[in-house]
Amino acid sequence: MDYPLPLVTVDAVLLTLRESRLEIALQPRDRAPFKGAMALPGGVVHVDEDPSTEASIRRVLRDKTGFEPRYLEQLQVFSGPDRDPRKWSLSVSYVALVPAAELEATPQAGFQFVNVDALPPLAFDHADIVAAAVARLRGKSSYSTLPFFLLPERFTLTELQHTYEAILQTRLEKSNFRRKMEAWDVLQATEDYVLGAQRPARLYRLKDFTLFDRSVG
Amino acid sequence: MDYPLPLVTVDAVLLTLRESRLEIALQPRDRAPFKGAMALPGGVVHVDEDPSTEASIRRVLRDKTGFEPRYLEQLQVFSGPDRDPRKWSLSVSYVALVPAAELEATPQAGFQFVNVDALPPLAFDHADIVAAAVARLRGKSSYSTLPFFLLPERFTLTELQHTYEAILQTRLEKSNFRRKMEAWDVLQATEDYVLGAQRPARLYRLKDFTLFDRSVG
DNA sequence: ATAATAGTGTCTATGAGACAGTATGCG
DNA sequence: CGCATACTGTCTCATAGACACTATTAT
Repeated sequence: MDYPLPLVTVDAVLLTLRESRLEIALQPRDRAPFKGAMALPGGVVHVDEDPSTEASIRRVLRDKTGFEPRYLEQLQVFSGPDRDPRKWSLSVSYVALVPAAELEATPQAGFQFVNVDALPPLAFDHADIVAAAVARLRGKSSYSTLPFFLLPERFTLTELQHTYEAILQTRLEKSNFRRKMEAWDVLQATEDYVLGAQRPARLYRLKDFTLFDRSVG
Repeated sequence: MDYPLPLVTVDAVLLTLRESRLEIALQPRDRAPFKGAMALPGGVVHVDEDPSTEASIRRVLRDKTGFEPRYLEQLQVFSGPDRDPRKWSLSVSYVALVPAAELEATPQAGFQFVNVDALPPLAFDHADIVAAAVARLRGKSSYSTLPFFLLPERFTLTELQHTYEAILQTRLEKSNFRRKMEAWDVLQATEDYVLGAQRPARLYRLKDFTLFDRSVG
């Protein structure tokens, strides 16, 4: 009646946007299996200290990268006898979104960011996890405020539009985009402007700091 | 470096629609903890025979209820030190949809179906799991063919509309509903009709047998 | 003034909701 | 025939896309 227990790990697809390209954090593995191959940041659940698997992935990200993602969502469980050659294993995967500016201000011990469209071979089934995470982000972005979490806290409407365009891989029309944001009622105007080469652009922030999901409302 | 492993279980929220009410399958627990309390059908992952947690939940449903759900979707992981009083545990939860007619043709050993709006106290954190499953079903139904899987393989358009109405908890307008299904292009007309009290209604089936998800297309 | 980017106004096509109408069976 | 249910046609309004326009800065 007692069965051997699976190995339980957590893995994060840590996404950011740099120069209009989606990139993920990868780390070379320093031990077998898949020693030397690139892998997602992840680790084993510590049952003596983690109150949940979400706490586990937050601990792993904190220890390995030094910060807390502003957006973190459970993605999906990947499991089976063969994904880890040592034993039957189960990975609870997460999607984390981080503004590029925040990443560059943080020491990244051994991490590197790679374009999701040009991934090297990955350890375990991490390529499947990345594919699922990117599909989730792209699928949800057209009707939610997910892309906001790839921007700094304050941003211009043009920056926001470029972020949506990069994720959705399409061109959007400026005035229609602004009208849509107006209808969603998710923007909070600040009193500050970005002084640039031309007319200054107003800075906005996400109202209420919450995720707006049009499929629910 | 080695940590004790969590207990890994799978649980299913098996949903059906009877008399326009959403109901779930519950089973009284025959052992501690929560002996006597109602609980979701579930069990422990068998690493020696299950190729994945999805296979685990299919095995559990087959053994405990005798059939295979036409629709099965991974819901979410629930985890923590306190949800099972014995030890740190992790449950991979699933949503399963089954037509009521199919259920009634199957011997249900010890199961009973309960209206989701009038649940008894449930074991573990199963009330949370049910709430998440119902929210997922309701959220996805307005833009997908999920409700089709609560109907028999062949159905009339009126039956389909009533199913959507029951899940979405709203009244829909007949001709608009039909126009929407026409636009989705998910219906395959059969040559058969239901002879009833009045004008016979044509029977349809779901085209291609696949899930149509408007948020992706 | 000119270039460049920020921001607005408006026409039109498409799709959703409301509602009235027609079709076909039963008694 | 009349009634009940299946099914269709059409009007209107809200929303999304295309596109032209104005506003404000730097040089």
